[in-house]
Amino acid sequence: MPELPEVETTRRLLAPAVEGRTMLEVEVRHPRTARRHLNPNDVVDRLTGRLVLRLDRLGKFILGELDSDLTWVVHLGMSGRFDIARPGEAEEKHTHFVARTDAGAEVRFIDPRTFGFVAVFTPAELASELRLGRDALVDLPRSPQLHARLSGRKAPIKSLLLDQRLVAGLGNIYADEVLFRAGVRPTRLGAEVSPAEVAKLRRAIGPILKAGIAAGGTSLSTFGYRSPEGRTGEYRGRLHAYGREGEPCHRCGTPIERIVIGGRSSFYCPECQT
DNA sequence: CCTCCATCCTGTGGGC
DNA sequence: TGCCCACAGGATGGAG
Repeated sequence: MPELPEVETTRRLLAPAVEGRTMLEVEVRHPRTARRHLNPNDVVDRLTGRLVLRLDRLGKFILGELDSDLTWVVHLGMSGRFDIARPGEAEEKHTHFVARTDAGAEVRFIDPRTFGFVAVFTPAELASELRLGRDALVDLPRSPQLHARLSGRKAPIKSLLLDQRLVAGLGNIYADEVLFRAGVRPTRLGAEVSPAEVAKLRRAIGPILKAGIAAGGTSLSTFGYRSPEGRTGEYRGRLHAYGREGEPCHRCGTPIERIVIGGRSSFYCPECQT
């Protein structure tokens, strides 16, 4: 569910509740939420009593720098979100992780599908567990470098954009939007994308992600993404490709088509994207 | 290393 | 109204 803009929206709203705060009474309520650890108790043991110095983001991962050598790591998966509440306030279903801070707030992680996780990693674990390319928003490689990484690749460009080792942060919605803006068809093989097209793709990424963040992310339904304030994102109304099968292309009027690539729905304009 | 595919879950919405 | 099915914003590990 959440891609870079939703994760960044979450990070920005969560930061004031945790930065400079000490984590007390940490609870992991669902074993799957701590599954990145051999021993799920590691999350509680390593986080309890720790001060969160800073909340960062790399791709779709939220990274909390602690006052130990460890890093608090959260991935929202498909359905994860945070809620900042007061102790005793009614709890949402599927609350799988709770940490009370020294400010008296309760940071709650809610994740119905349990594809998300919470971890606390050593530097070595961080390096081995998170195999990520550079961040799509703040650290995007130059296009010659991207072109070099695509050369020889036989996979469709859509799948490559989703590969977090190439560039970290794009997901199914924003990858389709980037391809639309660049005029590149999602089925094109990586090796067949010209340097000029790679440059167009690269130039599309920043503005789209920034617009997504400015809109507070994309919520596909009222049950989709919600920020820590409980708000849905407004970017859905600005989508040009994703979810618009049969609707007229905003640029040329041709109906948007839907195909499946690598098991993921992909939407594109058969006229504008070649 | 690369590519493809199944898998982990719960909830929703559409069709009948 | 209920039932069944397809589908959903992701990442990973194994097979070939």
